[in-house]
Amino acid sequence: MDLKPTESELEILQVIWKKGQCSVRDVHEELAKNKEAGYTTTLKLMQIMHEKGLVERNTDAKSHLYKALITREQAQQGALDKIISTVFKGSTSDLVIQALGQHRASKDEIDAIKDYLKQFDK
Amino acid sequence: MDLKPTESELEILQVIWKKGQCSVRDVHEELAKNKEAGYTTTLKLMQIMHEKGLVERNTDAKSHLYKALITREQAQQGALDKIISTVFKGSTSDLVIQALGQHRASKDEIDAIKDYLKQFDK
DNA sequence: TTTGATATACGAAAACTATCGTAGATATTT
DNA sequence: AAATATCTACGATAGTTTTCGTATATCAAA
Repeated sequence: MDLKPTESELEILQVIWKKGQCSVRDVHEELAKNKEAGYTTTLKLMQIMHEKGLVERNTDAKSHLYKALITREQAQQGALDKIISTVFKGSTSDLVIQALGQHRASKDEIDAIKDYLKQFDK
Repeated sequence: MDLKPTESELEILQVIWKKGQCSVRDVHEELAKNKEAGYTTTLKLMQIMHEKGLVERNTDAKSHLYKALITREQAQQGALDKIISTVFKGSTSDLVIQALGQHRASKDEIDAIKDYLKQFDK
């Protein structure tokens, strides 16, 4: 399995991850909120995603229902691996520091990260 | 300016960032260490990057010298912004925790991050 | 049952990216 | 100066991704 969704495929996966199970129309209407695109474009993309094994679908009803076969965590990991090697010289800490520096994490987020780091103390 | 390098463009930028200023041959030889590709392919890509404004070049000598017009930090930020919005639901801390969890940061890296976080204590 | 709305299937065009070959200019070596 | 090496320019091709139009099936309402 390829496991490397394209940009548009990720937009679609976003919606499926959020809603759990979606018809093409569900996805299309969600995307239409932010973007201009034809219905058949979304349909075609989802059909291709099915061919690639990124999603499965139930074709019992007229309107097919799609589920993700790749988890958000898998996609996150893939995206991280890629940018760490292409722009962060392989350094995870560079990525973390850059992320924290620019994105103005909230106090709660900082605390969550501190808690997480405690597990490395022994 | 578009400011969103493609995959191949990033590979080239890596080399330029590292060396500071490069001829096409410099870049090509560096890339050839890890990858099979023709010289004119690299040349063409760098010409396109120049058209796009990703690099500037000095054409005084026969062999042109290229410099990056986008910093590594800008590229890092762009890459982070993209994946935070497409796969991390906008949550920086999710990204940080996922990055630390899987990428087995070294003790030094962990310490660097802890130091960094101290600045948020007041 | 006819009409209209909504589905899927699918081919093909459009857009973007990457790869390469060839031509011609410029420098270097013999 | 002639031969050789190296450079840029650039068109053409190939590959991938995205977009869309049209044909056809299915369902619901008039």
